[in-house]
Parts: sequence; structure tokens; C-alpha cells
Amino acid sequence: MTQNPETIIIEDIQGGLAKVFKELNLTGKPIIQETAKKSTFGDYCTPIFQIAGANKRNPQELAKIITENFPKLNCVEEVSAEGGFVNYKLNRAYCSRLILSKILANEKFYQSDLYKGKRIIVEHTSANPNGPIHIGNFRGSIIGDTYARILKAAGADVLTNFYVDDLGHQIPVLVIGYELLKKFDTVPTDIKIDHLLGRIYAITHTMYDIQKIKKELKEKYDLILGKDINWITKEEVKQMEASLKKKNVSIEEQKTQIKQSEFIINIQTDIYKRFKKFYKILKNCLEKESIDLTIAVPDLNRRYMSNEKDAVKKVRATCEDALRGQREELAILGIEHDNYDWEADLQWSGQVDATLTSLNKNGFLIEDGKARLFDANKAADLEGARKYLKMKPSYEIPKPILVTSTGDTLYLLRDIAYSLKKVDHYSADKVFNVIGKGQELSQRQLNLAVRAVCREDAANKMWHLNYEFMELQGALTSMSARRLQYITPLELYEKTHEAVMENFLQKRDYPQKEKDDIARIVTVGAIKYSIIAIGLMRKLLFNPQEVVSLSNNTSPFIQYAFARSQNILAKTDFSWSKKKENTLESLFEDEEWQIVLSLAKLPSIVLNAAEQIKPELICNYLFELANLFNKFYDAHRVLDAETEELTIARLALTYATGKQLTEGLNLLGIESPSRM
RNA sequence: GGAUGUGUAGCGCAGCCUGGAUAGCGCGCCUGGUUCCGGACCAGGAGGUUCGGGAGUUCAAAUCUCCUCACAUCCGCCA
Repeated sequence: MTQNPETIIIEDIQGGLAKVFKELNLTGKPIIQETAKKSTFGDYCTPIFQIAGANKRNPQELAKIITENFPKLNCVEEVSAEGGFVNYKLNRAYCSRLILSKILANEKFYQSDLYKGKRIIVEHTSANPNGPIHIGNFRGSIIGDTYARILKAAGADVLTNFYVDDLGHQIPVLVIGYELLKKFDTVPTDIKIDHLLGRIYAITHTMYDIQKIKKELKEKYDLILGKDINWITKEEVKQMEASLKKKNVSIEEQKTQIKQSEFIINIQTDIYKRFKKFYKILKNCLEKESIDLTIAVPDLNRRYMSNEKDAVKKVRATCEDALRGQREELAILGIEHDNYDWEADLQWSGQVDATLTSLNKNGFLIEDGKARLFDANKAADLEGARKYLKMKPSYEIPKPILVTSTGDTLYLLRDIAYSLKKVDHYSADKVFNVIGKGQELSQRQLNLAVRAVCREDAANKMWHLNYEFMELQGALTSMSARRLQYITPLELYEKTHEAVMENFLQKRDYPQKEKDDIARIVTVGAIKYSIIAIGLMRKLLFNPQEVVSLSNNTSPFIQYAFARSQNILAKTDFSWSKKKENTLESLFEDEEWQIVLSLAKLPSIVLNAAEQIKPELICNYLFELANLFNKFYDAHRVLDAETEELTIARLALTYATGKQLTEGLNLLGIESPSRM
């Protein structure tokens, strides 16, 4: 039994149509859709053209005949024919009562059979634990979090997962730098831990690169540059250039060496300029122990990979610190994850090796020198693979490297194991990987690899939730962890918060505590909404001024409409009871009716958003509803309406509108303040 | 060269999956109302050589198919 009033109305009309079709002996499935111009044609309509064609009739005439024979329905007041369309004008009194009474009685009717009882995993953010989250991942965080909420509303059992990439040589670099700082100096506390670790990582990595270059020069060409192994200068590069020339090194090799050195000088200069004091501190720490990073880094990496106790202790401690900082930052935006899956755990459990063995056994590995590639094309020929991944038969998919010539496994291999874990360990029916554009190729390769280990079932549950990049208006466009060039969510928050205060909140004379609360809620809302409101595949330019604007399609605009509605309700002691349902039949004005119709749409909007992966549909809906409410507010009085009955009905309408606005904002993880 | 995405008014976008009536919305611009249950509002108007361009399918195309142009991103030893 359906409870959704919109569905009840449409099914009622469908029943009427079925009856007419039977009487007139017509074939075909008529559709019911909203009319283009509501005021002139009615609320819903059915185009008759196809039906007419199938039954060899003239559309205009047939529409007229259907209209004449249409049975009397509770929902429908008038049926009319116009240019091949059958138009239905709904009975406002009856439908208003039907729709509003259900909303006022607190009934929710989102549940979809498609998702009921289904376990769905949404993996998002998954930032490296070597620094803060930046707005590259952050758009994914908002999309993932919001989509998870929408899926939950649609009846799914949703888990959000964060994949912690604690393998790969970027981690030991960070760990060593961090450990040395703790040993020889004090850890600064005036900066968030993840931001601090980001700096340690970038600086240590720079010195690691310098050591590597200098060591190679010494071993290969017996060339010693300067006395500081952790610092490189332009003069040294010139000296190197001259020496290499003298030693008859090939021009090509000269070029690579020089290019590498110049690249790293660039980074060194850049970071040093911006973080002089801290750079010096960290460099000092490194010199106190005179560690050879070119040995220490791979060594720690190897020991961590093989699960050696002291290595695990150190690495985990650092990663946990970074993760804690990232979580704090997400928490500001009201985002948290259900599960954290560590990459190393997969390695240690043997699942990664098992995957490699299985790929090998099934004949999907290709050897290229000492490296091993995945034969993605062979996997693409497996039953159903090309169709699922929308790959043309002619498309030759590049073969990714799984194991390097030095024997190191690469992330794609571990990702295969992780994909299986998501399906098996978490018993997922569907897995969404929220990962930015630029990962399309590897996500396809991953899906094919899962098929190659005979897990077509798992591959058919995986879905890459793709999204475009995001930039901050007026800021640099390319993000680089190595150069410490990134915009963090915190920065976004602060800029937006500032705009909120400037734009309107400063002028308010609310108590400070309430002011702070409102500012926080509005800021968070503005950020989330602006990211969700635009289609996933569109480039996003974040502008703090625009996202808090009160006349755009923004969260503050909708929150303001909500505050207005609550303001009216606060002036009375409105409470709803079933006894008052009769009054709902007194809403006849266009402005009222448009709201009622819109209120009924939320459930189908939620389902569409879930099924089509379009969270932006919620935003469009809220914007429409807020606009309709503003029109109503301007055109009609609520508290002193013509009759007492009408006041009650309009209060109910106002209350129900506020309810749907809150409901919709909630789906986006946005709160609604009752005044702003 | 290949893959994917985007192209709709001066600007920012919705509609495309599932083809339907005069292509919507916001900003900006012009005109007017409203000092109210919070003007952070509302009404009207100008603005698209008709949806990057071309062909096709259809009674009907912004929407489906094919071709083409522009821009963005990705394409073996980082993750």
C-alpha cells in the first residue's frame, strides 16, 4: 500500500485512464506528467499522440473523446482536451487535505523498493594521511556524505568508509621527520596537527630529494656538491653542470640531472620562503641525528610493510595523528565516517598477495622487464565487462602496472583487494567510490581487475561516482602537497564565515551565543549547498560572497525562508490536531495551491536523487519551494486572514512548508535556524 | 592518437537518462509595489539570430542516433 500522496493522486488518474481505455477499447500505456503551463492547462496531463498513432486515430479527436468519457474522480475536478493533450485540473480542496494531512501527521514516505534493506557503501574523502584534506578531496567529502544521507532516506542501510593510504613511501618520509621533531624540539601547538604534518612532510621530502640527488652524483660521477647534504643551491647546480660536462656524461643524462635539481630547488626555495622558521627547526633536527634518508625511508617502508612491531607503532601513531586532524576538519562540516579501512591491513592479511596470485593463475599478468602489468584488454573481453563499463569494442584500454621493476606493489593492486573487502567483509550490495575525475581510467581498470579474479558479482556492484574539480575563486588553481600549495576546508570555512558575518549577521543584536550558532549553521550550509547545487560533472568555482548571497540559489536564502515561516508560527500557539483537518479544504488561492503541490513532491525528488545519483535535485526542489513560499507570504496574510478557519489552514500550510524545508536541508546535512 | 566530461541570454545555472504545448531560474539591467506575519520581499519588462555547428530518426528534438568544432582532464613503474 502506498502512502505517498503524490502517488495516490497519480494512481487515481491512471485508474481513470485505464477505465476509459477499456471502455473505448484502446491499446497503449498512457503517461501522466506535469503540465508545462500549470495555470492554463491544469496540473497534470497526458499526451495522446502515441496512443492515437497506435490506435489509428486523430490525436485531437481522441483526446476529446477520452475527456468526455473520463470517470468522476475524487482528486480531479476537471478534465479537458487541448491540442492532443488530456489535461487534468486537480480538486484543490480534496488534494490539499490529502497532502497536508499526511505531512502534518508526520508521515514519511520515501522508502524505495530499490534500496530497502540493501547495504550500500559510500567510500569518500580517503585523503592521504600525510597532511590536511584539501578542496580536491573535499568536494568528494560533501558529495559522498550528502549522497549517503539521501540513500538512507530512500531506505538503504548505508555505511560510509574512509580508505587510509598508509602505504607508499610518502608516509615513512613524514614519520621520520615527525619523530625527529619530537625528539629534538617541541611540537608546535598553535597549528592543527594535520596542517603541521603537511608541513613536516613537504619539508622532509624536500631534504630527502636533495640527499638522493647528491648521493647519486657522488656514487655515479664521484661528484661532491657543497658540504650541506640537506640543502642545494643554484651555484651547486652550475658547478654540477660544468663537472658533468668535463666527465663526458651524455647530454641526455646531464639534462635529466639538471632538470631534477632545478625542480627541487624550486620547491625548496618556495617552501623556505614561506615557512622559514619551521624549515630551520626541522632541518636542525635532521642534522642532529644525521640520518641518511635515502636509506631510512625505504627501510622503514619495508619494515612497515612486513608488519614489524616498532615500525608499525611509529607509522600508525603518525597516521592516526594526521587522521585525527582530518576528522576534526570534517567534523566542522558535520561529516563523519562509519569505517576506516587501512591499506596496510589488507597487505598484512595476505589479501593483496592472494589477488596477485589469482591474477597470475588466471593469466592476466604480463611481464615487461621486471615489472608486471595487468592485461586489462583480456579482462575487457570477459562477459558483460564492456557493457557495464560502457566501453566500445574498439577501445583498447591501457595496461596498468601492478608491480614495479623493483618489486614494489602499486596502489591499484591493493585497490583490488580493498574492493573485494568492501563487498565481502561489509556484505555490500552496492559500492560507490566517490573519487574525482582523472581517476576514470584507473577505476575502469580496477573494475576489470576484479572481474579478472573471477569476481564478476563484485564488479557489478561497484560504481565510480565521478566528479569535476573545485577551485577557490581568486586562489591558485593547482594543488600540490609537495609545495604546500592547497586550499583546506578550514580555509573555506573561515572565508565563508567572514562573508556571513559581514553580509548580515553583524547587524543583528542577538545574544552572542546564538549569533555564533547561527553563523556556524549558515556557514556550513552555504558551503555544502553550493557544492551540491551544481551538477557533479561541472567545474566548480567557489566564491564565498556568492554562496552566502541571500538572493541566489543558496542555502542562506532557503534558511531565511524557513526563518520567516518560523517567525509566523512563533507568534501563535499553533499546534496541529486531526480535528482541524476540515480547514485544509479552504485553501483555494494559486499561491497556496502551488505550495501544496510542491510539498507533495519531496518524496519522489528524494527517490530520483538517490536513483539517478543527483543530489542537486534536492537543492532545486528547496529553491523552488522557498520561492513559492515567498510569493505566498507576499500575497496573503496568515495571522489575520479573512476567517479564523483560513488562518488555521494557512498556519498549517506554513508549518508544513517549514517541515519540508527542514527535511530537505537535513538530507544535505544542513541545519535550519529558526531565526537569522 | 584514444578515453571521459562540458558547451543553453552579459554572467552563473536547471531541463537531457524516460522526446511533447510559448525553452526555464537566479544575478545584473529597466519600471512599479510593498515599511510588513522580518524589504534578506513581490509584480511587470527588455535580453536566446531557439539550446557550440551539421545531418538523421519522429506527428513532435535542447532531449535520441551519427558526424564535426572548442575547452578541460586522464593515458606503465607516485598515490
